[in-house]
Amino acid sequence: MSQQPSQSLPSLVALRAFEATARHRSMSRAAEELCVTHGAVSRHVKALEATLGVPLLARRGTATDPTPEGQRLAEGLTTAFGVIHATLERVRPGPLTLSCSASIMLCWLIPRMAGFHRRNPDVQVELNMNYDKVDFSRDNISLAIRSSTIPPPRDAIIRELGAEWIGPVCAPDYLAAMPLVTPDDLAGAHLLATNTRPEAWRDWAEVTGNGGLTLKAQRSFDHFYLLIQAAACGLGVAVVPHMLALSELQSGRLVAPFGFTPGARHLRLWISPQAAIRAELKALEAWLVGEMATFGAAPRPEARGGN
Amino acid sequence: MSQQPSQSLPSLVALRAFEATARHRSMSRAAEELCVTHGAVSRHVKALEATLGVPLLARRGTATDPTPEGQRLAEGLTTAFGVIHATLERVRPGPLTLSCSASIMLCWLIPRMAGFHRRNPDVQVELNMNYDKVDFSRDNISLAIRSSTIPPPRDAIIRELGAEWIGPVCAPDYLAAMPLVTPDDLAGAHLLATNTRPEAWRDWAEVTGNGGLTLKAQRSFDHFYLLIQAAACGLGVAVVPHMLALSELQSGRLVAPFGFTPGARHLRLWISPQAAIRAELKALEAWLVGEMATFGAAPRPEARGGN
DNA sequence: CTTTGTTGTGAGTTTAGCTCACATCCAGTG
DNA sequence: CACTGGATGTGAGCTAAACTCACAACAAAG
Repeated sequence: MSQQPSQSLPSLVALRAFEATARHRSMSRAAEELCVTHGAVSRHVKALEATLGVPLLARRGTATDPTPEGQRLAEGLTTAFGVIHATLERVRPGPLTLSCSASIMLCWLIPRMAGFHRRNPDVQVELNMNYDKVDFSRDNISLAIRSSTIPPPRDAIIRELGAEWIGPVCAPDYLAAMPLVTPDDLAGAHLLATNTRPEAWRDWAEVTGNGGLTLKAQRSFDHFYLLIQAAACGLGVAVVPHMLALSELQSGRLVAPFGFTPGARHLRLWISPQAAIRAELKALEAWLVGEMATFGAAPRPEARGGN
Repeated sequence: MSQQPSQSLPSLVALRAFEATARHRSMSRAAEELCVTHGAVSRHVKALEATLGVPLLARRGTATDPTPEGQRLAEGLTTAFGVIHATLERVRPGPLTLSCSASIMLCWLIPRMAGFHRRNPDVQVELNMNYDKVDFSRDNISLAIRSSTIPPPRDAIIRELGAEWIGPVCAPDYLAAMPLVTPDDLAGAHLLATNTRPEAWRDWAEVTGNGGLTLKAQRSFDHFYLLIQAAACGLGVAVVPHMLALSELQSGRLVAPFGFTPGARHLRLWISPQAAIRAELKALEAWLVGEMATFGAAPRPEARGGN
């Protein structure tokens, strides 16, 4: 409530530079702490002494000890910056939480996450394995990856990530034993699916213009990542999103005899309105969009043919 | 001693902007306090919310009240900036003190001082009327104007202000009654001097090449400003420094029948080494040097002839 | 005397922070 | 319901504070 206009108070940056200098008893080390050059600190201290009109550091030889005034000033400043620091800590919210399905997390997100952390070393991201609806005000979730088939909460900010490309995959050995040249050949194959998406084969038949075929899974698994493992082990043929099978396709553990086709589903980002202001979130969002565009829903050209 | 490197702490300027906003419950008023536009404050608050990841102000309609987090943050910041403020006050030294002779102060400095305060509204200057030696570590003096005839203290920083121009002056009426055409005419005049510089007439005779004349003051005064008043009242002719008689010459209360000549003395600034770092002192010093060059020791061309 | 570690500084560059001008939104009012 | 006044938000562009770089100065230690 007080705080008069105050003539010519020195720059806060300079005050911080001096505080660090006094604490370390060295401009060079202060500069290191503040991630600037020693020259920058030197100038700040000099400017501070000029506007204050008091020598703050006694330069005897190579030692830089604070003068009595400098000492008093430094103590006050250390206290003040400590208060600022503590206050900020209390206000700063927890890490970002990203929610997605177990399959996306295991097959797509986790293998790529290291790249994000390399580019943004100090953004913490917590992962939440969940594919239900989300209540941003109740659940502690900043960001969710969801299919367009799930209605988003009213307050969510939506960001489209593009269509999900789907296609049948199987082990190379399986394909050798059971040639799949036309979709009709699938009739004789052992068809696999997930419990979460039992209609996957029918959907694929429709989007590829084979609506006439009646393809029915003979066995199903709880998650796509199990399904993918099953297919890779030669248990049969599975329709899977391309993005989830990418690493198996690249390593040759899976092949895609009919390539991939844009499916009916789209992937979306649901963004919490509270978290939307966070700069870290923007970084994560941009990275997700970028990854999705590069290694995501749309198969890269060379993967198209079935690798 | 703690104070970790701290990732991405927000700019202190932004923190101050937010603190003022929360205190005034208005960005516009905060901007006014900080002498910036409301736009600047708006950006700072937004940036702070982004790096912190928490909404700090609840924008309902036209009212800007802090959110609970904003409130907590603002309280901490107010405390911290209060500590900084108080600490600075305790360290900040008193006003600059300028020492000079009574005559310089009354005849030259005080009439010009208003100009300095107009250009530097928030630099306080205390005046010290004294013409002795100075001990900067004992006397509380930042700056002294002294003649080159007085030896400066060892630690003083010296700044030359130029030669002192001297010349005989008297009232116009006096000159009419007692024409002074050549220096020889002074023999019949009533010669005045100061106690502090009894040899003024001899000095003037020497520097004007009239060393042969023996001019002796018949009456003397304690200070130049008394001497100048005496001459203006028609009591006789006085040798005075041009800078001290400027306003009387301009107003026509005094005339200088022989003009002015550079005397043997120079004026100097003695600068306290402790105060030398003060930015305010540099402003005062520059102003003094400038004034001295413009209206100072060297007479301006049109005043040369004796006005 | 050389080496090493420190701070000071002139010159030039980068960028945070600012202004300006206009957009937007809301409340109150005729 | 348009209109006016007072607040904040924002794109574009500018300025000055802050920074870097490279070199100088200087003290301490070998």
